[in-house]
Amino acid sequence: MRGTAEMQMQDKEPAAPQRYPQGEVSRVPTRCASCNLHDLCLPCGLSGQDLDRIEELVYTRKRLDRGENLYRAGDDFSSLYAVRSGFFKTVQTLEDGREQVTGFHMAGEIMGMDGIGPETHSGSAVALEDSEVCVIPYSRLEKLGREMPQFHHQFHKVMSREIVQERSVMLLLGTMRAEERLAAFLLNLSQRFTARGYSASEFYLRMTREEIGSYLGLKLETVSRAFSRFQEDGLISVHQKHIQILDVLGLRRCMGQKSD
Amino acid sequence: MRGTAEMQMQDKEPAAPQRYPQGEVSRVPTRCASCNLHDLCLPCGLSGQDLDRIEELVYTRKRLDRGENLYRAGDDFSSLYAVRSGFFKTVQTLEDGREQVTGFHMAGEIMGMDGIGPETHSGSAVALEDSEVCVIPYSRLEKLGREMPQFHHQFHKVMSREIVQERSVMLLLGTMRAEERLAAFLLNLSQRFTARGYSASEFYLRMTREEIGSYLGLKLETVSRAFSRFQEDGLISVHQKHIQILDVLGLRRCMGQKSD
DNA sequence: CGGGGATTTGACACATATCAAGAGCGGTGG
DNA sequence: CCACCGCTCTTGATATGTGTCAAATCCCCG
Repeated sequence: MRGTAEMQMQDKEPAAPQRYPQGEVSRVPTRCASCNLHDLCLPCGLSGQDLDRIEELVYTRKRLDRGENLYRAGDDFSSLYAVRSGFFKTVQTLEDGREQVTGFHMAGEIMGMDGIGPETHSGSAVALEDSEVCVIPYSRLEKLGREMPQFHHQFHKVMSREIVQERSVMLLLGTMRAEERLAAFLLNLSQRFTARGYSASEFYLRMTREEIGSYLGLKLETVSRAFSRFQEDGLISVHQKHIQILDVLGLRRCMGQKSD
Repeated sequence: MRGTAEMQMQDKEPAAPQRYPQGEVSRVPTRCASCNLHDLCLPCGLSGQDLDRIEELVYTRKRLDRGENLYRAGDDFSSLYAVRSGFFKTVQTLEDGREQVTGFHMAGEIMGMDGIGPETHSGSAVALEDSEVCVIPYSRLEKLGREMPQFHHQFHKVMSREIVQERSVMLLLGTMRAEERLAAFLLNLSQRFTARGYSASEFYLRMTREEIGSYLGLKLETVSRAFSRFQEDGLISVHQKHIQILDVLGLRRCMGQKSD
Protein backbone atom coordinates (compact mmCIF):
# COMPACT_ATOMS: atom_id res chain seq x y z
CA MET A 1 0.00 0.00 0.00
CA ARG A 2 3.00 2.31 -0.12
CA GLY A 3 3.16 5.00 -2.77
CA THR A 4 3.76 3.34 -6.10
CA ALA A 5 6.53 4.38 -8.46
CA GLU A 6 4.39 6.75 -10.50
CA MET A 7 2.91 8.23 -7.35
CA GLN A 8 5.62 10.71 -6.55
CA MET A 9 3.88 12.70 -3.89
CA GLN A 10 4.76 11.81 -0.35
CA ASP A 11 2.15 9.85 1.49
CA LYS A 12 0.58 10.97 4.76
CA GLU A 13 1.38 14.61 4.30
CA PRO A 14 -1.66 16.82 4.75
CA ALA A 15 -2.52 18.39 1.44
CA ALA A 16 -1.80 22.06 1.90
CA PRO A 17 -2.50 25.02 -0.37
CA GLN A 18 0.40 25.88 -2.63
CA ARG A 19 1.65 29.15 -3.90
CA TYR A 20 3.62 29.44 -7.08
CA PRO A 21 5.85 32.47 -7.44
CA GLN A 22 4.07 34.82 -9.79
CA GLY A 23 5.23 34.72 -13.36
CA GLU A 24 7.12 31.47 -13.13
CA VAL A 25 6.36 29.38 -16.15
CA SER A 26 5.68 25.73 -15.66
CA ARG A 27 8.52 23.61 -16.96
CA VAL A 28 7.15 20.31 -15.76
CA PRO A 29 6.62 18.16 -18.81
CA THR A 30 3.41 18.76 -20.73
CA ARG A 31 3.24 15.15 -21.81
CA CYS A 32 0.56 13.04 -20.20
CA ALA A 33 2.76 9.97 -20.30
CA SER A 34 5.18 11.42 -17.81
CA CYS A 35 2.59 13.18 -15.68
CA ASN A 36 2.22 11.64 -12.27
CA LEU A 37 -1.52 12.17 -12.46
CA HIS A 38 -2.07 10.13 -15.56
CA ASP A 39 -3.89 7.34 -13.86
CA LEU A 40 -6.31 9.68 -12.12
CA CYS A 41 -6.90 11.86 -15.11
CA LEU A 42 -8.28 11.39 -18.60
CA PRO A 43 -5.58 8.97 -19.80
CA CYS A 44 -6.41 6.63 -16.91
CA GLY A 45 -6.31 3.03 -17.99
CA LEU A 46 -4.42 3.59 -21.23
CA SER A 47 -1.53 1.33 -22.11
CA GLY A 48 1.99 2.36 -23.10
CA GLN A 49 1.66 3.10 -26.80
CA ASP A 50 -1.73 4.76 -26.49
CA LEU A 51 -0.36 6.81 -23.66
CA ASP A 52 2.34 8.17 -25.94
CA ARG A 53 -0.13 9.18 -28.62
CA ILE A 54 -2.08 11.06 -26.01
CA GLU A 55 0.55 13.71 -25.78
CA GLU A 56 -1.01 15.44 -28.74
CA LEU A 57 -3.89 16.16 -26.42
CA VAL A 58 -2.55 18.89 -24.25
CA TYR A 59 -0.64 21.65 -25.89
CA THR A 60 -1.02 24.30 -23.26
CA ARG A 61 -0.97 24.68 -19.55
CA LYS A 62 -2.59 27.60 -17.92
CA ARG A 63 -1.68 29.14 -14.61
CA LEU A 64 -4.32 30.80 -12.49
CA ASP A 65 -4.07 32.98 -9.43
CA ARG A 66 -6.30 32.35 -6.52
CA GLY A 67 -9.72 33.87 -7.19
CA GLU A 68 -9.22 33.94 -10.93
CA ASN A 69 -11.88 32.56 -13.27
CA LEU A 70 -10.92 29.71 -15.57
CA TYR A 71 -14.11 30.31 -17.49
CA ARG A 72 -17.38 32.09 -16.84
CA ALA A 73 -20.98 31.20 -17.47
CA GLY A 74 -21.76 32.21 -21.04
CA ASP A 75 -18.20 31.90 -22.33
CA ASP A 76 -17.84 30.08 -25.63
CA PHE A 77 -16.88 26.49 -25.17
CA SER A 78 -13.69 25.33 -26.79
CA SER A 79 -11.73 23.23 -24.32
CA LEU A 80 -11.90 20.99 -21.36
CA TYR A 81 -9.52 21.51 -18.47
CA ALA A 82 -7.72 18.99 -16.33
CA VAL A 83 -6.59 20.22 -12.96
CA ARG A 84 -2.84 19.85 -12.88
CA SER A 85 -2.39 21.36 -9.45
CA GLY A 86 -4.43 23.52 -7.12
CA PHE A 87 -8.10 23.56 -6.36
CA PHE A 88 -11.23 24.85 -8.08
CA LYS A 89 -14.89 25.36 -7.49
CA THR A 90 -17.56 25.37 -10.18
CA VAL A 91 -20.51 27.67 -9.71
CA GLN A 92 -23.94 27.75 -11.29
CA THR A 93 -26.06 30.90 -11.29
CA LEU A 94 -29.82 31.34 -11.46
CA GLU A 95 -31.42 34.16 -13.44
CA ASP A 96 -32.39 35.93 -10.23
CA GLY A 97 -28.79 35.98 -9.06
CA ARG A 98 -28.85 33.11 -6.59
CA GLU A 99 -25.89 30.90 -7.08
CA GLN A 100 -24.63 27.58 -5.90
CA VAL A 101 -21.32 25.80 -5.85
CA THR A 102 -21.85 22.63 -7.87
CA GLY A 103 -18.48 21.06 -7.30
CA PHE A 104 -14.94 21.23 -5.99
CA HIS A 105 -12.17 19.98 -8.22
CA MET A 106 -8.69 18.78 -7.45
CA ALA A 107 -5.71 17.35 -9.32
CA GLY A 108 -6.59 15.01 -12.14
CA GLU A 109 -10.24 16.04 -12.39
CA ILE A 110 -11.80 17.35 -15.57
CA MET A 111 -13.79 20.57 -15.75
CA GLY A 112 -15.81 22.16 -18.50
CA MET A 113 -17.91 19.26 -19.75
CA ASP A 114 -21.00 21.37 -19.21
CA GLY A 115 -20.00 23.33 -22.30
CA ILE A 116 -20.07 20.61 -24.94
CA GLY A 117 -23.82 20.46 -25.41
CA PRO A 118 -24.76 24.12 -25.30
CA GLU A 119 -21.42 25.16 -26.89
CA THR A 120 -21.28 27.70 -24.13
CA HIS A 121 -20.37 27.18 -20.50
CA SER A 122 -23.44 27.06 -18.31
CA GLY A 123 -21.47 27.77 -15.17
CA SER A 124 -18.17 29.26 -14.03
CA ALA A 125 -14.98 27.77 -12.67
CA VAL A 126 -12.88 29.64 -10.13
CA ALA A 127 -9.47 28.81 -8.70
CA LEU A 128 -9.58 28.57 -4.90
CA GLU A 129 -5.80 28.67 -4.69
CA ASP A 130 -3.05 29.36 -7.17
CA SER A 131 -3.51 26.56 -9.65
CA GLU A 132 -2.54 25.13 -12.96
CA VAL A 133 -4.66 23.35 -15.54
CA CYS A 134 -3.96 21.42 -18.71
CA VAL A 135 -5.94 22.85 -21.59
CA ILE A 136 -7.53 20.14 -23.71
CA PRO A 137 -8.95 21.54 -26.94
CA TYR A 138 -12.19 19.70 -27.52
CA SER A 139 -11.55 19.30 -31.23
CA ARG A 140 -8.34 17.46 -30.47
CA LEU A 141 -10.07 15.27 -27.98
CA GLU A 142 -12.67 14.27 -30.55
CA LYS A 143 -10.02 13.59 -33.12
CA LEU A 144 -8.00 11.40 -30.80
CA GLY A 145 -11.16 9.63 -29.74
CA ARG A 146 -11.84 8.66 -33.31
CA GLU A 147 -8.37 7.26 -33.75
CA MET A 148 -8.06 5.52 -30.40
CA PRO A 149 -11.06 3.49 -29.33
CA GLN A 150 -9.60 3.01 -25.87
CA PHE A 151 -9.32 6.72 -25.35
CA HIS A 152 -12.74 7.33 -26.83
CA HIS A 153 -14.21 4.96 -24.30
CA GLN A 154 -12.19 6.49 -21.53
CA PHE A 155 -13.65 9.88 -22.18
CA HIS A 156 -17.18 8.52 -22.08
CA LYS A 157 -16.37 6.98 -18.75
CA VAL A 158 -15.23 10.29 -17.38
CA MET A 159 -18.44 12.00 -18.46
CA SER A 160 -20.50 9.16 -17.14
CA ARG A 161 -18.80 9.33 -13.78
CA GLU A 162 -19.56 13.01 -13.66
CA ILE A 163 -23.22 12.16 -14.10
CA VAL A 164 -23.08 9.55 -11.36
CA GLN A 165 -21.28 11.93 -9.06
CA GLU A 166 -23.88 14.61 -9.61
CA ARG A 167 -26.67 12.17 -8.90
CA SER A 168 -25.11 11.36 -5.58
CA VAL A 169 -25.05 15.06 -4.78
CA MET A 170 -28.73 15.24 -5.71
CA LEU A 171 -29.32 12.47 -3.20
CA LEU A 172 -27.35 14.35 -0.61
CA LEU A 173 -29.31 17.54 -1.21
CA GLY A 174 -32.64 15.80 -1.42
CA THR A 175 -32.54 13.37 1.46
CA MET A 176 -29.82 14.17 3.99
CA ARG A 177 -29.86 16.31 7.06
CA ALA A 178 -27.22 18.96 7.72
CA GLU A 179 -24.76 16.84 9.66
CA GLU A 180 -25.11 13.94 7.30
CA ARG A 181 -24.31 16.22 4.41
CA LEU A 182 -21.20 17.54 6.06
CA ALA A 183 -20.06 14.04 7.02
CA ALA A 184 -20.56 12.87 3.46
CA PHE A 185 -18.64 15.88 2.22
CA LEU A 186 -15.68 15.28 4.52
CA LEU A 187 -15.53 11.58 3.72
CA ASN A 188 -15.65 12.34 0.02
CA LEU A 189 -12.80 14.84 0.31
CA SER A 190 -10.80 12.43 2.39
CA GLN A 191 -11.25 9.68 -0.14
CA ARG A 192 -10.17 11.93 -2.99
CA PHE A 193 -7.10 13.13 -1.15
CA THR A 194 -6.22 9.53 -0.41
CA ALA A 195 -6.43 8.64 -4.08
CA ARG A 196 -3.84 11.36 -4.66
CA GLY A 197 -1.41 10.06 -2.13
CA TYR A 198 -2.24 12.55 0.60
CA SER A 199 -3.33 11.77 4.09
CA ALA A 200 -6.88 10.50 4.45
CA SER A 201 -7.28 11.90 7.92
CA GLU A 202 -5.69 15.33 7.79
CA PHE A 203 -6.11 18.07 5.25
CA TYR A 204 -6.67 21.74 4.66
CA LEU A 205 -9.95 22.98 3.32
CA ARG A 206 -9.49 25.34 0.41
CA MET A 207 -12.97 26.77 0.59
CA THR A 208 -14.81 28.95 3.06
CA ARG A 209 -17.71 27.79 5.21
CA GLU A 210 -19.95 29.73 2.93
CA GLU A 211 -18.74 27.81 -0.12
CA ILE A 212 -19.16 24.52 1.68
CA GLY A 213 -22.65 25.59 2.66
CA SER A 214 -23.50 26.60 -0.85
CA TYR A 215 -22.39 23.23 -2.14
CA LEU A 216 -24.32 21.38 0.54
CA GLY A 217 -27.43 23.52 0.35
CA LEU A 218 -26.89 24.94 3.83
CA LYS A 219 -26.11 28.31 5.34
CA LEU A 220 -22.61 28.96 6.56
CA GLU A 221 -23.77 29.13 10.16
CA THR A 222 -25.21 25.66 9.91
CA VAL A 223 -21.96 24.36 8.48
CA SER A 224 -20.04 25.97 11.30
CA ARG A 225 -22.35 24.47 13.90
CA ALA A 226 -22.03 21.04 12.37
CA PHE A 227 -18.24 21.32 12.48
CA SER A 228 -18.45 22.29 16.14
CA ARG A 229 -20.79 19.41 16.85
CA PHE A 230 -18.46 16.91 15.20
CA GLN A 231 -15.62 18.28 17.24
CA GLU A 232 -17.57 18.02 20.50
CA ASP A 233 -18.38 14.43 19.61
CA GLY A 234 -14.71 13.70 18.99
CA LEU A 235 -15.25 12.81 15.35
CA ILE A 236 -12.93 15.44 13.97
CA SER A 237 -10.68 18.23 15.08
CA VAL A 238 -11.08 21.61 13.42
CA HIS A 239 -8.80 24.59 13.48
CA GLN A 240 -9.95 27.01 10.86
CA LYS A 241 -9.34 25.25 7.59
CA HIS A 242 -7.26 22.50 9.08
CA ILE A 243 -9.26 19.31 9.48
CA GLN A 244 -8.30 16.11 11.18
CA ILE A 245 -10.60 13.15 10.98
CA LEU A 246 -10.40 11.28 14.26
CA ASP A 247 -13.19 8.76 13.81
CA VAL A 248 -13.99 7.74 10.26
CA LEU A 249 -16.47 5.11 11.34
CA GLY A 250 -18.23 7.64 13.51
CA LEU A 251 -18.63 9.93 10.52
CA ARG A 252 -19.91 7.06 8.42
CA ARG A 253 -22.37 6.10 11.10
CA CYS A 254 -23.56 9.67 11.25
CA MET A 255 -24.57 9.46 7.60
CA GLY A 256 -27.03 6.61 7.97
CA GLN A 257 -28.99 7.59 11.00
CA LYS A 258 -32.22 8.71 9.40
CA SER A 259 -35.16 6.60 10.52
CA ASP A 260 -37.14 7.12 7.33
CA MET B 1 -44.52 27.98 -35.16
CA ARG B 2 -46.94 25.29 -36.26
CA GLY B 3 -45.94 21.67 -35.99
CA THR B 4 -43.32 20.97 -38.61
CA ALA B 5 -43.58 18.18 -41.11
CA GLU B 6 -41.61 15.70 -39.09
CA MET B 7 -43.60 16.54 -36.00
CA GLN B 8 -46.58 14.32 -36.62
CA MET B 9 -48.25 14.48 -33.25
CA GLN B 10 -51.20 16.76 -33.02
CA ASP B 11 -50.57 20.05 -31.31
CA LYS B 12 -52.45 21.30 -28.28
CA GLU B 13 -53.70 17.91 -27.18
CA PRO B 14 -52.96 17.22 -23.54
CA ALA B 15 -50.40 14.47 -23.31
CA ALA B 16 -52.22 11.54 -21.73
CA PRO B 17 -50.98 8.19 -20.52
CA GLN B 18 -51.19 5.52 -23.16
CA ARG B 19 -51.94 1.83 -22.85
CA TYR B 20 -50.80 -0.63 -25.40
CA PRO B 21 -52.77 -3.85 -25.65
CA GLN B 22 -50.64 -6.47 -23.95
CA GLY B 23 -48.57 -8.64 -26.25
CA GLU B 24 -48.91 -6.44 -29.29
CA VAL B 25 -45.57 -6.20 -30.98
CA SER B 26 -44.43 -2.83 -32.17
CA ARG B 27 -44.54 -2.62 -35.94
CA VAL B 28 -43.61 1.00 -36.20
CA PRO B 29 -40.34 1.17 -38.10
CA THR B 30 -37.21 0.58 -36.06
CA ARG B 31 -35.20 2.91 -38.24
CA CYS B 32 -34.24 6.23 -36.73
CA ALA B 33 -34.55 8.00 -40.06
CA SER B 34 -38.29 7.48 -40.17
CA CYS B 35 -38.89 7.97 -36.46
CA ASN B 36 -40.79 11.13 -35.70
CA LEU B 37 -38.62 11.65 -32.64
CA HIS B 38 -35.35 11.79 -34.48
CA ASP B 39 -34.76 15.43 -33.92
CA LEU B 40 -35.36 15.20 -30.19
CA CYS B 41 -33.39 12.04 -29.74
CA LEU B 42 -29.80 10.96 -30.28
CA PRO B 43 -29.77 11.48 -34.05
CA CYS B 44 -30.77 15.11 -33.57
CA GLY B 45 -28.92 17.37 -35.96
CA LEU B 46 -27.73 14.67 -38.30
CA SER B 47 -28.07 15.15 -42.02
CA GLY B 48 -29.66 12.80 -44.54
CA GLN B 49 -26.90 10.35 -45.30
CA ASP B 50 -25.66 10.15 -41.74
CA LEU B 51 -29.20 9.62 -40.62
CA ASP B 52 -29.45 6.55 -42.82
CA ARG B 53 -26.30 5.05 -41.43
CA ILE B 54 -27.69 5.48 -37.96
CA GLU B 55 -30.19 2.75 -38.46
CA GLU B 56 -27.55 0.24 -37.48
CA LEU B 57 -27.82 1.73 -34.05
CA VAL B 58 -31.07 0.30 -32.79
CA TYR B 59 -31.75 -3.30 -33.40
CA THR B 60 -34.32 -3.90 -30.69
CA ARG B 61 -37.24 -2.24 -29.14
CA LYS B 62 -38.40 -3.22 -25.73
CA ARG B 63 -41.88 -2.94 -24.35
CA LEU B 64 -42.45 -2.39 -20.66
CA ASP B 65 -45.56 -2.57 -18.54
CA ARG B 66 -46.26 0.12 -16.06
CA GLY B 67 -44.22 -0.47 -12.95
CA GLU B 68 -41.68 -2.64 -14.70
CA ASN B 69 -37.95 -2.02 -14.31
CA LEU B 70 -35.95 -1.25 -17.41
CA TYR B 71 -32.80 -1.83 -15.41
CA ARG B 72 -31.91 -1.95 -11.75
CA ALA B 73 -29.05 -0.56 -9.73
CA GLY B 74 -26.21 -3.01 -9.94
CA ASP B 75 -27.21 -4.48 -13.31
CA ASP B 76 -24.39 -4.88 -15.78
CA PHE B 77 -24.25 -2.06 -18.25
CA SER B 78 -24.54 -2.92 -21.89
CA SER B 79 -26.95 -0.52 -23.56
CA LEU B 80 -28.44 2.89 -23.49
CA TYR B 81 -32.16 3.32 -23.91
CA ALA B 82 -34.10 5.94 -25.81
CA VAL B 83 -37.68 6.44 -24.73
CA ARG B 84 -39.83 5.70 -27.74
CA SER B 85 -43.14 6.19 -25.97
CA GLY B 86 -44.34 6.30 -22.41
CA PHE B 87 -42.77 7.72 -19.30
CA PHE B 88 -40.01 6.69 -16.90
CA LYS B 89 -38.47 7.65 -13.62
CA THR B 90 -34.87 6.99 -12.63
CA VAL B 91 -34.17 6.25 -8.99
CA GLN B 92 -30.99 6.34 -6.95
CA THR B 93 -30.67 4.45 -3.68
CA LEU B 94 -28.46 5.10 -0.68
CA GLU B 95 -26.83 2.26 1.28
CA ASP B 96 -29.21 2.83 4.16
CA GLY B 97 -32.24 2.38 1.95
CA ARG B 98 -33.22 5.97 1.40
CA GLU B 99 -33.95 6.63 -2.20
CA GLN B 100 -34.61 9.55 -4.48
CA VAL B 101 -36.07 10.03 -7.90
CA THR B 102 -33.30 11.64 -9.94
CA GLY B 103 -35.25 12.22 -13.11
CA PHE B 104 -38.36 11.75 -15.21
CA HIS B 105 -37.93 10.77 -18.82
CA MET B 106 -40.20 11.12 -21.81
CA ALA B 107 -40.11 10.40 -25.53
CA GLY B 108 -36.75 11.04 -27.16
CA GLU B 109 -34.75 11.14 -23.97
CA ILE B 110 -31.81 8.85 -23.28
CA MET B 111 -31.46 6.75 -20.15
CA GLY B 112 -28.66 4.62 -18.81
CA MET B 113 -25.65 6.89 -19.24
CA ASP B 114 -24.85 6.38 -15.57
CA GLY B 115 -23.67 2.89 -16.48
CA ILE B 116 -20.83 3.68 -18.85
CA GLY B 117 -18.26 4.66 -16.26
CA PRO B 118 -18.85 2.06 -13.59
CA GLU B 119 -19.91 -0.59 -16.17
CA THR B 120 -22.82 -1.20 -13.87
CA HIS B 121 -25.94 0.89 -13.47
CA SER B 122 -25.77 3.04 -10.38
CA GLY B 123 -29.52 3.57 -10.30
CA SER B 124 -32.73 2.02 -11.56
CA ALA B 125 -35.20 3.00 -14.27
CA VAL B 126 -38.91 2.25 -13.89
CA ALA B 127 -41.74 2.69 -16.38
CA LEU B 128 -44.48 4.93 -14.97
CA GLU B 129 -46.87 3.88 -17.71
CA ASP B 130 -46.79 1.23 -20.37
CA SER B 131 -43.83 2.26 -22.46
CA GLU B 132 -41.47 1.36 -25.20
CA VAL B 133 -37.75 2.01 -25.51
CA CYS B 134 -35.20 1.66 -28.28
CA VAL B 135 -32.28 -0.43 -27.11
CA ILE B 136 -28.95 1.06 -28.14
CA PRO B 137 -26.07 -1.34 -27.55
CA TYR B 138 -23.21 0.72 -26.28
CA SER B 139 -20.64 -1.12 -28.39
CA ARG B 140 -22.56 -0.17 -31.50
CA LEU B 141 -22.80 3.41 -30.40
CA GLU B 142 -19.03 3.58 -29.94
CA LYS B 143 -18.42 1.99 -33.29
CA LEU B 144 -20.73 4.39 -35.10
CA GLY B 145 -19.16 7.25 -33.24
CA ARG B 146 -15.76 6.31 -34.59
CA GLU B 147 -17.06 6.20 -38.14
CA MET B 148 -19.26 9.28 -38.02
CA PRO B 149 -17.73 12.35 -36.41
CA GLN B 150 -21.07 14.13 -36.46
CA PHE B 151 -22.71 11.39 -34.51
CA HIS B 152 -19.79 11.12 -32.16
CA HIS B 153 -20.15 14.76 -31.34
CA GLN B 154 -23.88 14.43 -31.01
CA PHE B 155 -23.53 11.81 -28.33
CA HIS B 156 -21.15 13.98 -26.36
CA LYS B 157 -23.71 16.72 -26.54
CA VAL B 158 -26.38 14.49 -25.13
CA MET B 159 -24.19 13.50 -22.20
CA SER B 160 -23.15 17.06 -21.64
CA ARG B 161 -26.75 18.21 -21.56
CA GLU B 162 -27.48 15.57 -18.99
CA ILE B 163 -24.75 17.07 -16.84
CA VAL B 164 -26.14 20.56 -17.28
CA GLN B 165 -29.64 19.37 -16.50
CA GLU B 166 -28.48 17.70 -13.31
CA ARG B 167 -26.67 20.83 -12.23
CA SER B 168 -29.85 22.77 -12.57
CA VAL B 169 -31.57 20.23 -10.34
CA MET B 170 -28.77 20.67 -7.81
CA LEU B 171 -29.52 24.36 -7.89
CA LEU B 172 -33.17 23.68 -7.37
CA LEU B 173 -32.50 21.38 -4.44
CA GLY B 174 -29.89 23.61 -2.91
CA THR B 175 -31.41 27.05 -3.17
CA MET B 176 -35.15 26.97 -3.84
CA ARG B 177 -38.10 26.89 -1.51
CA ALA B 178 -40.88 24.36 -1.85
CA GLU B 179 -43.19 26.37 -4.08
CA GLU B 180 -40.35 27.53 -6.27
CA ARG B 181 -39.29 23.96 -6.77
CA LEU B 182 -42.74 22.88 -7.81
CA ALA B 183 -43.12 25.85 -10.14
CA ALA B 184 -39.77 25.05 -11.75
CA PHE B 185 -40.84 21.45 -12.10
CA LEU B 186 -44.15 22.29 -13.78
CA LEU B 187 -42.54 24.77 -16.15
CA ASN B 188 -39.90 22.24 -17.07
CA LEU B 189 -42.51 19.57 -17.80
CA SER B 190 -44.56 22.03 -19.79
CA GLN B 191 -41.57 23.00 -21.88
CA ARG B 192 -40.68 19.40 -22.59
CA PHE B 193 -44.24 18.54 -23.58
CA THR B 194 -44.26 21.53 -25.88
CA ALA B 195 -41.09 20.35 -27.60
CA ARG B 196 -42.95 17.13 -28.32
CA GLY B 197 -45.91 18.83 -29.88
CA TYR B 198 -48.23 18.54 -26.92
CA SER B 199 -50.01 21.31 -25.15
CA ALA B 200 -47.83 23.54 -23.01
CA SER B 201 -50.63 24.38 -20.64
CA GLU B 202 -52.47 21.14 -20.06
CA PHE B 203 -51.11 17.70 -19.27
CA TYR B 204 -51.42 14.65 -17.13
CA LEU B 205 -48.84 13.87 -14.52
CA ARG B 206 -47.60 10.32 -14.73
CA MET B 207 -46.12 10.26 -11.28
CA THR B 208 -47.54 10.37 -7.77
CA ARG B 209 -47.14 13.27 -5.37
CA GLU B 210 -44.67 11.16 -3.51
CA GLU B 211 -42.50 10.72 -6.60
CA ILE B 212 -42.66 14.42 -7.34
CA GLY B 213 -41.69 15.07 -3.75
CA SER B 214 -38.81 12.65 -3.93
CA TYR B 215 -37.50 14.35 -7.04
CA LEU B 216 -37.86 17.81 -5.53
CA GLY B 217 -36.51 16.89 -2.12
CA LEU B 218 -39.88 17.43 -0.44
CA LYS B 219 -42.47 15.34 1.35
CA LEU B 220 -45.62 14.48 -0.50
CA GLU B 221 -47.73 16.57 1.86
CA THR B 222 -45.65 19.60 1.03
CA VAL B 223 -46.11 18.97 -2.68
CA SER B 224 -49.83 18.64 -2.17
CA ARG B 225 -50.01 21.87 -0.23
CA ALA B 226 -48.03 23.69 -2.89
CA PHE B 227 -50.42 22.45 -5.56
CA SER B 228 -53.34 23.69 -3.48
CA ARG B 229 -51.66 27.03 -2.96
CA PHE B 230 -51.06 27.48 -6.69
CA GLN B 231 -54.67 26.65 -7.33
CA GLU B 232 -55.91 29.15 -4.75
CA ASP B 233 -53.69 31.75 -6.38
CA GLY B 234 -55.18 30.98 -9.77
CA LEU B 235 -51.86 29.92 -11.25
CA ILE B 236 -52.94 26.41 -12.14
CA SER B 237 -55.92 24.13 -11.95
CA VAL B 238 -55.40 20.67 -10.50
CA HIS B 239 -57.68 17.67 -10.64
CA GLN B 240 -55.75 14.66 -9.51
CA LYS B 241 -53.09 14.16 -12.12
CA HIS B 242 -54.63 16.55 -14.60
CA ILE B 243 -52.84 19.88 -14.62
CA GLN B 244 -53.75 23.07 -16.39
CA ILE B 245 -51.38 25.96 -16.27
CA LEU B 246 -53.41 29.15 -16.15
CA ASP B 247 -50.70 31.71 -15.56
CA VAL B 248 -47.25 30.87 -16.84
CA LEU B 249 -45.85 34.24 -15.94
CA GLY B 250 -47.21 33.88 -12.45
CA LEU B 251 -45.38 30.59 -12.07
CA ARG B 252 -42.20 32.12 -13.42
CA ARG B 253 -42.50 35.02 -11.05
CA CYS B 254 -42.99 32.59 -8.19
CA MET B 255 -39.58 31.12 -8.94
CA GLY B 256 -37.57 34.27 -8.46
CA GLN B 257 -39.02 35.68 -5.29
CA LYS B 258 -36.26 34.88 -2.88
CA SER B 259 -34.75 38.03 -1.44
CA ASP B 260 -31.32 36.46 -0.88
C1' DC C 1 -70.48 -1.78 -4.44
C1' DG C 2 -66.39 -2.30 -1.65
C1' DG C 3 -61.39 -1.79 -0.73
C1' DG C 4 -56.99 0.20 -0.90
C1' DG C 5 -53.96 3.45 -2.43
C1' DA C 6 -53.45 8.40 -3.42
C1' DT C 7 -54.45 12.90 -2.04
C1' DT C 8 -55.81 16.66 0.87
C1' DT C 9 -55.90 19.15 5.07
C1' DG C 10 -54.99 20.25 9.93
C1' DA C 11 -52.22 20.53 14.26
C1' DC C 12 -47.90 20.39 15.94
C1' DA C 13 -42.73 19.45 16.11
C1' DC C 14 -38.31 20.29 14.70
C1' DA C 15 -34.35 21.44 11.75
C1' DT C 16 -32.40 25.00 9.67
C1' DA C 17 -32.48 29.91 8.41
C1' DT C 18 -32.15 34.45 10.02
C1' DC C 19 -30.43 38.13 12.72
C1' DA C 20 -26.97 39.73 15.66
C1' DA C 21 -22.79 40.14 18.25
C1' DG C 22 -18.21 39.08 19.09
C1' DA C 23 -13.79 36.60 18.41
C1' DG C 24 -9.96 35.04 15.54
C1' DC C 25 -6.84 35.54 11.90
C1' DG C 26 -4.19 37.51 8.05
C1' DG C 27 -2.60 41.19 5.52
C1' DT C 28 -1.25 46.10 5.19
C1' DG C 29 0.73 50.22 6.40
C1' DG C 30 2.58 53.20 9.69
C1' DC D 1 7.05 45.41 15.10
C1' DC D 2 2.63 46.69 16.21
C1' DA D 3 -2.02 48.40 15.26
C1' DC D 4 -5.73 48.36 12.52
C1' DC D 5 -9.00 46.72 9.10
C1' DG D 6 -11.66 43.42 6.84
C1' DC D 7 -12.98 38.98 6.24
C1' DT D 8 -14.11 34.53 8.09
C1' DC D 9 -15.76 31.96 11.60
C1' DT D 10 -18.27 30.88 15.90
C1' DT D 11 -22.05 31.13 18.93
C1' DG D 12 -26.57 32.58 20.75
C1' DA D 13 -31.54 33.88 20.40
C1' DT D 14 -35.37 33.69 17.66
C1' DA D 15 -38.19 33.00 13.38
C1' DT D 16 -39.96 30.15 9.91
C1' DG D 17 -40.53 26.54 6.45
C1' DT D 18 -41.08 22.00 6.01
C1' DG D 19 -41.52 17.50 8.15
C1' DT D 20 -44.33 14.46 10.98
C1' DC D 21 -48.47 12.44 12.54
C1' DA D 22 -53.22 11.80 11.98
C1' DA D 23 -57.73 11.77 10.02
C1' DA D 24 -60.90 12.38 6.34
C1' DT D 25 -61.90 12.21 1.47
C1' DC D 26 -61.38 10.94 -3.19
C1' DC D 27 -60.99 7.92 -6.85
C1' DC D 28 -59.67 4.14 -9.46
C1' DC D 29 -60.26 -0.75 -10.06
C1' DG D 30 -61.76 -5.13 -9.23
